[in-house]
Amino acid sequence: MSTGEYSYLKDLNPAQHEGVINVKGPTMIIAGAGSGKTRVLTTRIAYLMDQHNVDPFNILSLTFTNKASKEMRDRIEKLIGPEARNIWMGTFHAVFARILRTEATHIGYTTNFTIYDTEDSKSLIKAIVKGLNLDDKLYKANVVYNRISGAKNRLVSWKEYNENPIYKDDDEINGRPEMGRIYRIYSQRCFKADAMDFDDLLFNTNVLFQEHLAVLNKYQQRFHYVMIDEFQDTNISQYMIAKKLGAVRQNICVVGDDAQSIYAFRGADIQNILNFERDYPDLQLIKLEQNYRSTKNIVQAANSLIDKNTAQLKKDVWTKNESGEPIELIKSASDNEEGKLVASSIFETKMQNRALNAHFAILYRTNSQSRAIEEALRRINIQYRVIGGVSFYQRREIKDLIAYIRFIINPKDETSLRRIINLPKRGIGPGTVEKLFIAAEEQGADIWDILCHAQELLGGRAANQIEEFVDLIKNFKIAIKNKDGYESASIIAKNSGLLKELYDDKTVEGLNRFENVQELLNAIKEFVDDQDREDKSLASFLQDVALLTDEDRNKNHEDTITLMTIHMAKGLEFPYVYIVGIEEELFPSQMMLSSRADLEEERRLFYVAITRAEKKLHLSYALNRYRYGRLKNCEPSRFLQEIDPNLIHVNRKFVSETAVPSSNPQYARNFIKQNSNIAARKAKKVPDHKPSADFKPSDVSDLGSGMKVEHPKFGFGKVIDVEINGTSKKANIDFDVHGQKTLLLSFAKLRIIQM
DNA sequence: TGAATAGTGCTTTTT
DNA sequence: GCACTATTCA
Repeated sequence: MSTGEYSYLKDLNPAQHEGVINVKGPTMIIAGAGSGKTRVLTTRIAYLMDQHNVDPFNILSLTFTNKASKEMRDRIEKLIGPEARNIWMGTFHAVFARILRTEATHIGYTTNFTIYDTEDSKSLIKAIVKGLNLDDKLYKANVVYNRISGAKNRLVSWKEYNENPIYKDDDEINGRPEMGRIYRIYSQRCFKADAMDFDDLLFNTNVLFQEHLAVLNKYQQRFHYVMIDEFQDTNISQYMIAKKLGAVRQNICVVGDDAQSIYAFRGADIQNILNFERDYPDLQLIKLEQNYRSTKNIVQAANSLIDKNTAQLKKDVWTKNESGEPIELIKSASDNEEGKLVASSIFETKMQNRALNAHFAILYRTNSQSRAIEEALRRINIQYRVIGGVSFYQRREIKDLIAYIRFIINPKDETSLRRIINLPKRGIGPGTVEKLFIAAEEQGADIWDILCHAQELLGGRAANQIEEFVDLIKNFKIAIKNKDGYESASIIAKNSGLLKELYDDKTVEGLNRFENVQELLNAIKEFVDDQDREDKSLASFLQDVALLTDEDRNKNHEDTITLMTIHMAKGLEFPYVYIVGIEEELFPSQMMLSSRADLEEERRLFYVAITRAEKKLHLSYALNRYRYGRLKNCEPSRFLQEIDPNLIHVNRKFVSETAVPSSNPQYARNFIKQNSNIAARKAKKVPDHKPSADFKPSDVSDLGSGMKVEHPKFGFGKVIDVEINGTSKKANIDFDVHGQKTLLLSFAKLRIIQM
């Protein structure tokens, strides 16, 4: 499949060329933002196969996100054709989950082990904390989870954790002396449930390679070349795996940018870059410093900012691109006004440059910031989409059905059982469930065996309900054995009662949920119909689904602008970028102000945001913003002052005229209105209205704004507007005493007093 | 036991 | 401001 003249090498600059052709031995490529990193990696792999005749099965390429791995695979496929599909390419988690599947029995798991996502892990932790009678305010699932996760990412097992006084002391100082115990029980319960959480996938791979050298050797022989993308985001656990795999041939190539390390909170360790230099003193170090993405102004702005960080590798990012327009600063009085100003600036930019919506991105620090922006965009009719939030596979109804399937396949799976045993409601309360788990504990039996013998343990109606549940599950097991994945999943959805419950729920959300379940069933059908797939069982579907979080499901290619957090934007680029909410305590986040390391991570995050922009960058902050439902004063972020001021232009047109709060009547009016709303809500003790003697609900099908109405509980009020959403009709009514309410007209009893 | 309501706490980011 | 939890009531 030789291309003869290696045409794909021609357009590389010297540093990129080096990165591609130096395929032997340890290599570290430090790649500045927009320097063609992915291009080097994909070309390198193509080159390996094309010029060195390396079998794709011998190449391991590890990425951080599903999206990155998909993009890389597509690009390699474009270079060298369908052979690219045989490369071992994927996220750390996906690749090693796959390996663990085949090797699980070595470390005491079955090949059908369940993968717990964060939510599953946290609900197990909650159950444990409750079972130990500990204060769940102190041992919050989040805190405990992060602690355990942090330990696993540093390869500290629960045993070591409990033996090493460092951890115990630390936990005691923090007032959580039982942490080690929780870690132990959590690990044991996961093991007993034949389940691994995300961190276990890496931790257990380390255990596997550590304790079973024959297995390690097998994979060392398999992977002749190991490549790691976004190396700055790897944690110690991940690095150790890669190091072990590459130990024999040492053809290990890592690509990263220390300036874009933004996942330290998750255990990523920039230290790995230094470790790599220490572990491979004879490494080739290649720096990609030419930026092809952005204008000079943007590159310089980013450089001037990141320069303020002390912990960084020396690097000089430059570009041949034109200077471009200055960076534009937008100030607003409030978050709502910020939305308006950003929206109208986008409108104007679109007009001036004949740009598409798809050329724009609005980036923010936290998801909650999207709301004000969305409202403003909707008002001037700009199509947008919000990336992030709850992904499809995290939705309640989806997880419910998946929990059924999981438990049918893995009857040890405690967390899934807890989720479904009383879903839909079948009269098995938490008391009964606890009894069963205690019985399992006492008898040392599996929970499934306990369920099967519920009569002997409980008697009475609870036992009958459980028996019914057990029969249900048994029938599902038979279905799975005899029918294909799609058919059995449909049977489960139907006979469990999940579908019926959603079908009976006629609200908009209920309808949505029903459709989501149908969509899941469709996905299973697609999976089953896939010609290329060998294993079409539901078990195999579950394995795929567990690590699917990315929205590969973005099928609509409509022309929309994109709203997302900066974290989600990493690796992407847009001609026009708006970074909003650049205020102290929001960006940098107030939680990151306590240490230099944290603050520097925030600065890197800002660096990532700036370097997403190709043509023009807009920065925005507001002087007041709703936080926790209250209006709060904000100060512009310190990061704004850290950018070279010569590059920034404050556009007079878009500087809010109301930027000085006290001097502006409109602002004051808004402020008072907003605060009085809060006050109204605070003053809870408003007595309920006594309906007029002749109160009789009117026909509200013609209800419209401006009408005066009476509500039996809320009293008199005026209709602000009526909103029709599918089949449901909602009215916004401002009541004299009770303030503003949104009522569903199908339920609300309203008497129309005045049209 | 279940549904409705009041109360609380939280928002950083994701495989 | 919202989502989740605890409490109350039926």
